[in-house]
Amino acid sequence: MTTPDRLIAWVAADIVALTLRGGALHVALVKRKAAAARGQWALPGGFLLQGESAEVAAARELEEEVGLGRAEVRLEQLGTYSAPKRDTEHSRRVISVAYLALAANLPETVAGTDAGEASWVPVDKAVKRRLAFDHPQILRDGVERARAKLEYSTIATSFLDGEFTISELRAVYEAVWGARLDAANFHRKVTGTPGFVEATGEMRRGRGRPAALFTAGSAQSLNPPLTR
Amino acid sequence: MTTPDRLIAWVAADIVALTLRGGALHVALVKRKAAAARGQWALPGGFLLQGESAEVAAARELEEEVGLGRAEVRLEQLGTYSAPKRDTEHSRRVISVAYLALAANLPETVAGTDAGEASWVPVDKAVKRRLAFDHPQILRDGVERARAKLEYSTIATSFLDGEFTISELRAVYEAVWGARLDAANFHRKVTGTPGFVEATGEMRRGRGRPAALFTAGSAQSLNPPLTR
DNA sequence: CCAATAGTGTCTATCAGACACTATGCG
DNA sequence: CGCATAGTGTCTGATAGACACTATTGG
Repeated sequence: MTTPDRLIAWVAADIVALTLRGGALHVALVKRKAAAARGQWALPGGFLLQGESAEVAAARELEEEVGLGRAEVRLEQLGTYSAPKRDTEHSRRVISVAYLALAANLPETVAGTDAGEASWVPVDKAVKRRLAFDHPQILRDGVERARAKLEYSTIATSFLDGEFTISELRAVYEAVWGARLDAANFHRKVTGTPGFVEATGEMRRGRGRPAALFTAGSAQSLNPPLTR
Repeated sequence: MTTPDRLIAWVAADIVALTLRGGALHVALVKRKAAAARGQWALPGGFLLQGESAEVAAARELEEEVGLGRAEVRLEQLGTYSAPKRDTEHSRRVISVAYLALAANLPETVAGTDAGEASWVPVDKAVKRRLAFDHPQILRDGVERARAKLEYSTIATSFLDGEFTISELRAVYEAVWGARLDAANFHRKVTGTPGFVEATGEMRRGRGRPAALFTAGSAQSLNPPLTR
């Protein structure tokens, strides 16, 4: 006794995957190979399969289209986009569960199976580019979420791989926020917050005085927060 | 050329509707009348219809099942629950887009059309009650979101109708957080934050010194935040 | 007057931000 | 040495929290 006007939908998982490259925030975009919106740039993503949750589907698509494995990335649900006209390219309504993925700058993008082409695009260029469906909105929401979360969580360390210096962590904040931070106060704040970073005892040498190396600590939230 | 193993799903909108009654945080629960999980207590909600977005469906269900109109409530997306086994009562997979709804203590619950029975239940009792599907999880997430948002947003005013005193606003914080706040410091903080509340010039008389009345201001976020 | 509630004054410990200064490497 | 980068010291203004105190009503 199914109500006849109940919606039957396909469910997609789309990902705003962010990383830092050369001091600038980049987002992964793919050139669509599927029939719908073919040839347009879009966020990586795809349909949930039988037996998959949205998060599992997001992780699978990220691996297939961008070459990012589950361990290399922090996935967090961003929101669900369900406007009736958000996708007019398919024969059925499609609702999309969007995820935010933060990755360290390890991998080059991979020309995956589903997507014709994948590449990291600077965020300020990507927001001006024409993207398929409602992906411009999802991208803006994802970047804004990342900016907000840097304030009161330790996710900034997700942009860094293994050991890092306080300067590198500060560069993450400066790139995501688009603002300069005072190096001295940032150093004190970060090292003075228990669980944010853990000193390894190692040093990294370069130009200038060697910098102490740290790894991500166990704390998840920042109290008090860092201010933009 | 549809991929055969692509998921086809029903989409539900479920609502964690919170209000304050007698100084305690309450959530709206309904006794299910539909075949699936019939007779169990659950969050209000229901399936998206053709042409509806999740938010529109949430607003409709809230009106039908709880008697809360769109203007009386603040709706905010909470998250989407898509685990394959979250709902084993239906013949198709169901994913649920959950919403948080904050309402002033105006209406009694309405025994609506879909739900057999609806009532406001104290949150601390509701979290211990057996609820259908994964609604215990959704309820916990909703309450935690409300608690967190009081800190850095002005949504506390959504629990109050029209004009209110600073004491009433403080009572909202104390009920949601389950903690006492210093009346003097709270007063200064709230009235000193531009856009949080606007004085009306009116007074409310009761036992003790009359209290100035305020309405909700235009500010959305609190900077700096109130701390729990 | 007393009880009750609203609202202000004031002190202190803490902290963010500014910025001068010291430390330690490289070429 | 001189430059670059890392990291510390120190001052100041703002603020959260504690709590004493004043203000204004009803009974």
